[in-house]
Amino acid sequence: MSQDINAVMNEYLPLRDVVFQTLRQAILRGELEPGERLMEIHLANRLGVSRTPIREAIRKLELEGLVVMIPRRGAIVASITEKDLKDVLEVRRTLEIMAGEMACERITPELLEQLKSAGEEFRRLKDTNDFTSLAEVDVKFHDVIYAATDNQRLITILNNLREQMYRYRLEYLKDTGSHERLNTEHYEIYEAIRKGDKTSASAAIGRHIDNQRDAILAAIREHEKEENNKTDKNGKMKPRNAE
Amino acid sequence: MSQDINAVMNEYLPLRDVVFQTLRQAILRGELEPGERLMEIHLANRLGVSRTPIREAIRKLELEGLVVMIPRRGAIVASITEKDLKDVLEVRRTLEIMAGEMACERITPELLEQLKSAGEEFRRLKDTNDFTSLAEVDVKFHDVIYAATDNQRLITILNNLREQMYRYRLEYLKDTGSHERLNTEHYEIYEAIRKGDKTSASAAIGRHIDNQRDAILAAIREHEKEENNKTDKNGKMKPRNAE
DNA sequence: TTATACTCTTATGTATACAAAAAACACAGG
DNA sequence: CCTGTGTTTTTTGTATACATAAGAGTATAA
Repeated sequence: MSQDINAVMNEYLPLRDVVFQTLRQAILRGELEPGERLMEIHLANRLGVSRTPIREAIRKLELEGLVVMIPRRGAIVASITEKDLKDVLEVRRTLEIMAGEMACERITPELLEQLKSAGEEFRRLKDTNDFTSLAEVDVKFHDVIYAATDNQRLITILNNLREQMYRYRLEYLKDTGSHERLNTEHYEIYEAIRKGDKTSASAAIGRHIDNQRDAILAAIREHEKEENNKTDKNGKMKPRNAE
Repeated sequence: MSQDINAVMNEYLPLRDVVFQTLRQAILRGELEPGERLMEIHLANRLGVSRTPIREAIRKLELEGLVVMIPRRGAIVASITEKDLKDVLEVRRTLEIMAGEMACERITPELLEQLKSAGEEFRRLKDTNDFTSLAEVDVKFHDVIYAATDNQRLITILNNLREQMYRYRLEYLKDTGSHERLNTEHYEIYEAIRKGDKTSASAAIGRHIDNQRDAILAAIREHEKEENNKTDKNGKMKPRNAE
């Protein structure tokens, strides 16, 4: 019942956190594009708050690497280079495998059931055009594995690494040709974890991430090709400002 | 020469960053103890700035997990439970091994030389009582391995994980009995990386971290025993406030 | 036309002000 | 002595003010 009190109290969220989550989502979804300036007054007017919570939110985005600060010029949305993405995926591959192996040992029957459901849900959705739901259920599938590790630090890091690629997630899921393969990989991963077979789990997850990497790198290259069309004859980017 | 201009320009550091680094060091070194409140006005007076940079620094510490926010109560230095430390060390073990294996493939001659130097420096210091220098050179040794990975994301994460244990670093290095073993382990790691022998590197680093884990967990238990002596008869902690 | 100096505007960095929540305190009543 | 209640104090959360740096624009001179 002290839980109930807590639940009531937790309804309060500081404005800075609302702003943080709002900006964060906007960046990860690509609504704010790399290179775009985050101007405090504009954001403050847009969100109906003062500069203070905006600035505090930007400090968090800064630490997370989603924006970079230019001294006395403010924050701009961080660009992700192909090298950055490769680095992220390299680390993520290792940690996803680690999570899978830990899940083999530690997963509970409930979580195993959820893993199965997520896999089946993906299979049902894979031939539709509902890419958003498909992405969500894919996230769910991996979330279950993370949860099974019972290691909060690992979960936090993996979530962060995964979010670095949200901008490209929908892009590469639109390549419907890969859905069948994703589905197969999910099944392999599920089976390996169910049996507690760390070797198979490790191999299946490794393949899964490798495929994802290739798809994402293809998507980012496509994206960059488009971007280049927006550059002027001197090869300089057109300035893009926040509204 | 545009470098020179940059060097001059980089002399400027926003107050918020100075405050951030100051508070961060104070927490990691244990000068601010877990549970201690960070009161904005006091800190502002102490550091001779206004609340604004203090608050922005706290936002970063919050995201880093070094402080936890209590709504409308402010920030307190985060406590690390034994479970937290185990989680951190579990992830760190995996990533340190990953870094070591990558170093086997990618290390440059210069970095290999630095690795050797760091190892020798450690050997020279291991029988002195200069624990601070010993800790520094131990950090240096691992930094070289990180640098050899050529993966900035991995480096950032590893640094962060390592820093989570700075509070206990000096504690466990005071256990002089372990110095000889640490020295041996460094040598094994160096040799494995020099030969490009991923299997040996992986094994040596794994042992290294395992030993470190045991030492740190022993230190934290010792620490907690002391802490319990500070609790009153009701088992409640004595409040500790920032000056 | 191009370069340069000067102004003017805009946005950041820091300090301060103000409202409201929480804690500390004091006091009356059992 | 304890307990509950009203009051004061402290501290946070948010808004605003002010100084200054960076950039944009403008006019002038070569």
